Order: sequence, then structure tokens, then C-alpha cells
Amino acid sequence: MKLRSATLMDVAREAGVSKATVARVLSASGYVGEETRQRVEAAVKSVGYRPNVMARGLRTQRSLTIGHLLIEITSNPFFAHVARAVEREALANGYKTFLFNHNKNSEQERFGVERFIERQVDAVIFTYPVDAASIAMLRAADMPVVQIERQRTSDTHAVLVDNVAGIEAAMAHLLQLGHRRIAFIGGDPALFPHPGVRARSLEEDRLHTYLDALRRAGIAIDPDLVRLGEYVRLEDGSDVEGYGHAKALFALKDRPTAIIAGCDVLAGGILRAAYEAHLRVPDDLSLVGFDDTIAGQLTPRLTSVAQPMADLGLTAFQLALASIEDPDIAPRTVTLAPSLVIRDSTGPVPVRATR
Amino acid sequence: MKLRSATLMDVAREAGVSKATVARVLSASGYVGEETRQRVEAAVKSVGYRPNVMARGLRTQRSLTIGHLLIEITSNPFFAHVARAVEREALANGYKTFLFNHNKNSEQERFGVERFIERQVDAVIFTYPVDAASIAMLRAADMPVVQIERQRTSDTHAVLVDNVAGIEAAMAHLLQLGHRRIAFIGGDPALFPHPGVRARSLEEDRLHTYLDALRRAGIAIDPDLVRLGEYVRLEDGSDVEGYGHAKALFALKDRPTAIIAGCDVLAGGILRAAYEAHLRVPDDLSLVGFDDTIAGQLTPRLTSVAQPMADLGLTAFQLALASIEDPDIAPRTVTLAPSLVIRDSTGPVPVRATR
DNA sequence: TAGTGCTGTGAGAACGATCTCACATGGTCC
DNA sequence: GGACCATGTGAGATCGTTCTCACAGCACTA
Repeated sequence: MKLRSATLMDVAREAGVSKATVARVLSASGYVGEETRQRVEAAVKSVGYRPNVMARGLRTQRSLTIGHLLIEITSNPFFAHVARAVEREALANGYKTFLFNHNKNSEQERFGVERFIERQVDAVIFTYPVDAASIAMLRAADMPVVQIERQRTSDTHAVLVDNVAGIEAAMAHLLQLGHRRIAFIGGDPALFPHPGVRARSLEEDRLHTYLDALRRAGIAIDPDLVRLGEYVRLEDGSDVEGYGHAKALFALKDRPTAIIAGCDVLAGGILRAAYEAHLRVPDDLSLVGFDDTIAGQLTPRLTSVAQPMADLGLTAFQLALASIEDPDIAPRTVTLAPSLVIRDSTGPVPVRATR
Repeated sequence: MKLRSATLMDVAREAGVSKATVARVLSASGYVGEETRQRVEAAVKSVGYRPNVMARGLRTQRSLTIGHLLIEITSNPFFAHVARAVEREALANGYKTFLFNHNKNSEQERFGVERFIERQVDAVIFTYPVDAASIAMLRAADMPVVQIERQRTSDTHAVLVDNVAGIEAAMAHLLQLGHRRIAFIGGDPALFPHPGVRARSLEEDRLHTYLDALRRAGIAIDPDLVRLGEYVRLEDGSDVEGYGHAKALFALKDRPTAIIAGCDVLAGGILRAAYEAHLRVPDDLSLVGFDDTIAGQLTPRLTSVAQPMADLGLTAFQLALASIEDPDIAPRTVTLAPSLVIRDSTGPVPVRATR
């Protein structure tokens, strides 16, 4: 026997007016006499009225909820931070977010999209999408879609990070410290779906920026120093991938003096490999992370390319909201700048470095 | 001009039957002729019908949503894992979860509870509550409440972890390795609200188990080795707290040979302090973490008391569901067992150890 | 005086489901 | 042959909002 909480009708009865008048007071629209307004406001307080969002949603066709589909919130603090930023901005605008983890699996993604449609979310944010079909499905239901860190398709918004600038800053930092044997551990573009788009992916941006920087510095490219992988690992964690790649790098007869890692979690695995190989960081090896999530918690604290996670989430929600309010708005791409945070894991190239 | 997606009525028209018949087919209840059933099923497919959860919820007074109120999902992977476990079990039962972060702030908690009530969630799970008033508010609205890791009040469920067993296992492990100067860094019971309950808190359980173990081993208790703090730090991260406590411990003239840390993140800070103090782990210092979240990602990989995070979430949801289905069910307390995972951060007491 | 506009209010129709009731059939039992 | 039950279907109320429309009073204008 669930107690029914107070409804609009209860307020109306209490105040001796009609539902319509109460609605007008609550939405602050239309004409309401001053004395009536006060009576209604008193009644709202006295019966403890709280609007029923489901009923409102049924009528207005707005759930005041947005869906956020991401890879897996437990796999990398990056996702948790972005999700939190979206949520924060959503709350500030009267919205709630529904999270869904797709684990890079297109069936799970599809399943999530269906849950979102059922629950009539007003827009969907992806960090990141797997399959163009799920975006198409949402667009067919006329839902605004915002992609974080993925190039947009013709009718979705996108919030990007300037990965070129990020890697350039990292490379400039290392080159300036005298490093020439710089390894790059990143994501394999082939393993990352960029649904429905032929533009350069973030993985390609990062890789090419690394290669260009070497070229400009007159350093020959050594394919042994370029390691590409999954990098958002679900079964065993990205650190395992970093560990494996680092082991291989340290086994080279001319091992790198510096490494740029695709994310901080991955860098954590590199630190473990360095420890086991008795390489001191930064004395024997410099290490730059990416994301700036756990960089400050590792030992030594990591120099890392900081992603503007808070802005990423905020902007994504703002774009979603703009499209909710005006569905015909033109698709937009917003690019945000990363910044290099220098800590204790990078230092001058060791003098005794080979070559 | 938002496209209306197909409704029950559309299906009924398409199949040439009434809404009631379609409803019967979909809910598989009541009598429906075989031929009619097939016509309806075909119509459902052909119009692409998807039930509208808001409309259903309005009628049934069930939102098929539960609220999960936690401290802050970005502050410790523990929260993300528990939230994920709740979500997984919820999904398996046709539910979705709404997350809310209260940041240990009772106003924010209250705000979250109000959002939950507005959206008519069917139950609320706390990891952890701050204020007894918000629980009372939910109970007044007849919502089932489940508390994770907090003693239950008279009309809520609780899922606990046997912290006594956890600390006992850690202590037994260290004592067996020959350690006698064992420090304890944990949460200060005074800083942790256990709303409306006078029973021993998890912080007290851990502390007293540590003290008892020492006593039983005939080791005098040294207050210098007991450090209590906030331990879920929001501004600067729990690792900072671990770092500070560890610095102080290392400055003692008779420093500990082993430390038990209240959580893995905190242990990360201890590792940094050890590194700076040129103490090798585990050669000079043994370290045991708690939670087993990032333990495997740190260097060296941490011995840690693993919390059954998946079970915690699963059980919490099951209790919530039981109360949703039968509101008059008796409140239950379920206690789950932790387990000690031994890795590379614990070793024999150093022979040159003082005293 | 009739028309026009502003202010203030209420009746009642949506929104899309669920669910109670009523009402057909046709067969079985006494 | 009437009572009873199992089967199959539809009409329409209901959940708690929002929102359109109608209308009443009053002041002002032409």
C-alpha cells in the first residue's frame, strides 16, 4: 500500500482553485491574481507537493533525461570524469543523465540505445560510439546526438580535443630535454571505430603528429619504437598492455630513452615494467602520459597531456541542449585544447644513453 | 517537429483489434486467441512498436528505475565498481539506475533524494548515506532503502563486508612474515556518519581488529603507528592523505616495517612517500592495501584486502527488488566475506629492522 | 452602446500505457 | 433448458501533468 504523494489536484483542492491555476502558478506563465498565487504557494508547501516527472514527461514528450553511452566507466578514470562533467552540467539545467556501458560491443551498444529510446531520453552523448547503426537509429527517432572525441557525422554534434597540439607539446618537451629515441605507445586506428566518418581519427592524429615531430627534428623513424594496440582494455586493464609494450621496448638493444603513452593507466603499466627492468624514471627513462587522470597519483608523478575533461562534458551537454531546444540547429564541431602538465617523470636524456 | 514513435494504439489499428488485446498479448496475460496473437505480434514488428516507459510508469506507479546515491564516483574506483555491479543486476531485471554523487554533503544528498522522489524511483541504494534525514524522507515516501557498508536502521536493508575478517587476514599475514611494528592508516570513526545507528562502524571494526590482533600477538600498542583521517578525500585525492601519514611514520625514530592502508588509493600515496624516503617495498617496508581496486596496477603490485564489489552491488539490488515486490518484507542484513590477495608489496620483516 | 483588449479563472482534452468491467460465444453439467 | 464456466474481445476509466479553449469581468475606445 504505497502512499500516493501529493498531486497537482491535491494542491488545487487545498487552495480552492482549479488544476489549471495551480499549473499556471508553478510554471509562472499566464495571468494569476496576486492573492490566488499566494494561496496556491501556501497550498504547495502545506501538502508537500513535488511534481511527478513521469506524468509531466508523458504530456510534454520530454523526459528531462539524457543518455550517455560510454565504453566502460570502470575501465579508465577518464570516462568517470567525463560522465561526471556531463552530469554536473545536466543537473544545472534540470536534467539527469542515464549512463550505459557498451564495452566496445555493438550488440550491447544497440541494447543501450533501445533502453534510451524506451525511456524517451531527450538526447544521447557518446564516449565513444561503436557502430554507425546505433547513431542512425537514434537520429531516426529524432534524437540529438553528440559525440565526444569522435568526428561528427552529417547530423550529429562533436566535441573534440586537439590531439595534434597535445602530442606536439609532449614531443617538444622531450626533444628539448635532448631525447632522440622516443617511443610511442598508442591506439591502433584499425581497432577504433569512427562510425560513418572518413576523417582522420584521434589515433591517427596522435600517431602522425608524433611522426611529423620526429621528421621535423631530423630524427629517423624507427618502427620498433611505435607500438599500437587496443589501449582501452576491458578484460585485464590497459596497464597490462602498457606493461607488455614496455617490456618489448626495453628488450631492444637500442632501447628508447623516452616514451609517450596513450593514457595514464597504460603509463602505469610502463612504470611497472621499468621497475622490473631496473630502469629509474626519469633518470634512465622519461615517460609522458595522456589524459592526466591518475598521473598525479603514480610514482613518480607523471608528466601528462591533460585532457579538458570537465569542458568536454560541459560542452557536450550544451550542444545536446541546444539541439533539444531547437532540433533544426546546424551540427557543430567544438575543438578544445589540451595542456601539458609537467611533473616528475620526465628529465634530461641520460648522458650514457646508447648511440 | 518530433516524430511520434509508434504507440499501442497504432499497433491495435494495424492489427484490427483493441488496445486491450494488444496489451494482453504484450504482457502475456489473460486469454488471447492464437490467430489474434500472431496478428498482433506481426503488427508490433511492422510498426516498430516500443513501449513508452513513462506512460507505463504513470499508470503502474513504477518507474523501473532505482536511485543509487554515492559519495563521488570519480574519487575512488571502488564506487565505480559497486555502481557498475548494481547497474548490471538492475539491467538483468529490467531496471535502470540513476546515479547521484553527494560529496559527503548533506545538502547535496538531500537534493539528490528530491530528484529521486520526483522521478519516482522504485528504491534507493546508498554507498554511503550522510544524513539520517534523507533516509527518513525516502521512507516517508515509502521507498525501500538499501545501505551498502553501513549498519541498517530499523526499516532499511544493509549489505556489509566483514571488515573484522579482512583486517584479521591482513594482520595474520604480516605477523606471520615477522612484522611487529605494524602501522594502521584508516578512517577516523568520528568523521564518518552512520546515520541513525549506534552500532560499531566499519571504521571502528577495522581499528579494533587491528588493535586486538596486536594484543593477541603480545605486541604493545604504539599510538604513533595509528593514523586516522578522512580517507575519502574529495579536494585532492586520498593518496595525498596516505602520503602525509606515511611521511610522518617514516620520520619516527623507530619507523614501522609494515603498513595497513584503508584503501588502495591511499596506499598509492604511501608508495610515493616510500619512494621519496628511499624505502624499497617490500624489502624495507611491507604494505597492505584495502579494496583491491588499483592494487594490481601499482608498482609494486599491492597485496590488498579484496572487497566483494560485484557481490555487494548484486546483493544490494536484490534486496531492493525484494522490497519493491513486497514492501512489507522484513529488513535484512547480509554480510559478505572479503579475501586477502597476496601480491608483491609484502615480504619478510627486514633483518636489520630496529629493535 | 457596442466593440475591443486585458486580466483572471476553470473545464476538459490530450499524452500512452494498464486494468477493470462488461459482454459475447460455446460447451458441459444436472 | 437453464445455470455455470472457460475463452476471447472491446469500451472506457485511470495515472498526473500540460495546454487549449471558453468565458467572465472590467476598463477603455469609437
